[in-house]
Amino acid sequence: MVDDEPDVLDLVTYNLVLAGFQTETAVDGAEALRKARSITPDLILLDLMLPEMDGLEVCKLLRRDTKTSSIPIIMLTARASEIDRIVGLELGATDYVPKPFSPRELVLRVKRRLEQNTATQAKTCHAFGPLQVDVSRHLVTVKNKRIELTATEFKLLTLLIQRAGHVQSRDQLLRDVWEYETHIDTRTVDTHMRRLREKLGPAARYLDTVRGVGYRFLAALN
Amino acid sequence: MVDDEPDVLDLVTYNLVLAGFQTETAVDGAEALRKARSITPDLILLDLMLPEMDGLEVCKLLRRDTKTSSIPIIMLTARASEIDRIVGLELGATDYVPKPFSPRELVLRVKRRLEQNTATQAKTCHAFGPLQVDVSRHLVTVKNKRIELTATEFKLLTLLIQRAGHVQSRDQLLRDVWEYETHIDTRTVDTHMRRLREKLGPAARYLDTVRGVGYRFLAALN
DNA sequence: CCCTTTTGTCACCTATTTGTCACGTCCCCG
DNA sequence: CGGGGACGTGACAAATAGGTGACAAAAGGG
Repeated sequence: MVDDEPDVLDLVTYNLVLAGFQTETAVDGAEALRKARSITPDLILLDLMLPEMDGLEVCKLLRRDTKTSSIPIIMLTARASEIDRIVGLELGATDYVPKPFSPRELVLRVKRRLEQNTATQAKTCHAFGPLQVDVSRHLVTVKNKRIELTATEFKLLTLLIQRAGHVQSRDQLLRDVWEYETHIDTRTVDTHMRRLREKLGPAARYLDTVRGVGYRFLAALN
Repeated sequence: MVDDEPDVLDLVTYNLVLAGFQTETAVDGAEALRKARSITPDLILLDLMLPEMDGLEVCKLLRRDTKTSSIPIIMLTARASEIDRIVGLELGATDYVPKPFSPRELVLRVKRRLEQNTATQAKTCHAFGPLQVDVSRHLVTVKNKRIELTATEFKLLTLLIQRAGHVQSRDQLLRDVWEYETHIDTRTVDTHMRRLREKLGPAARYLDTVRGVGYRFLAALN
């Protein structure tokens, strides 16, 4: 978050932190550039009006450096006419928010932008022999035949795949798949593993039981 | 490519053609305007210094005509100070390249601009079997019969189509279709899906429910 | 200002999903 | 070789998600 007015800075960071985001601040362009290079944030909130070096200039410089060039930038600006100017210049800002903005709206925009980013960036397609898993399409095939999985089964499978090779204890799986519904019996995991195995058929060999510890996904079969 | 110096014209067109671009030329503003209207190119390279009518004037006129107003324009200019002038006048040039420029750099800019364009403009006309959707005309037909959709329904449909195949959670849909009105019940999405399905009739089979996750548009039916 | 259309919510219902339990089986260990 | 714990399995009841009809609030349009 880059702004020269402490009030705005406080308001925004307060709301961002409340929403669960880690936040760093800068009060002028030079500081912004320095920090951006050193910590490479996931997103930059940039006020257009800054002392000495204005937001557009900062934006341009951020885009020039390969280290910071792909970081999404959300511009904050006071007047609609300025937005037109930014848009016309296409300096690489990803989004623009006119002042005054509601903190809630800003947080939502930040959230959306970050999700879009991870959604497009993250690898969503996995293939292991006859087994193919496309996370964002929510699609699983074995030998090119579509397999219908329920939401929980799908989540369980993708989580194991994401941590392929690493054994996951039942408690870990409950935490990560079921999300803090810790009152659930650990044997529930077993049942879901069974259902997964049934549905996956021949591809079930990738699901490995480690007795006394938990389960894991075997990316490479021996 | 608009320039009054044959040497520059040749150099640039040679390099553009080499890079695989179709190229037309004009030596003055009047010719540029005429050709632009008749062939509506994907991009215009415009020299600032032209006989009689200068580049800025051409730029302004291109922007005034709806037929040419959305064509990206890259301005070529001799002096840095002139760039400031262009920026200051906000004439709608999309980019500016100072002379002298390396042909390679110019080609790269052209390439980048065209890519950005196709990326952002995207396809506005979609057809899936009996279902046809024209986003920019706000028109939906099933079996060549026009279907009347409300604004929200249309937005929902086009969003799903744009991300065809990828499952969208109710929250995502609320964010992207309803835009920041998070106080809305997620079940609202279900209701709108129902209405969409009713109206689409036979084409409703493209709208797929993924239980426990959300909805998606099936581009390819099995 | 009134009428129509659109939009968000609610309650009900059903099919599916899901958590649990009891029992069987296998493996590890002494 | 036998016991005990860990895991697989079948069945089942409870919970849940999503479809559906109805309705009132909100938005538009004349």
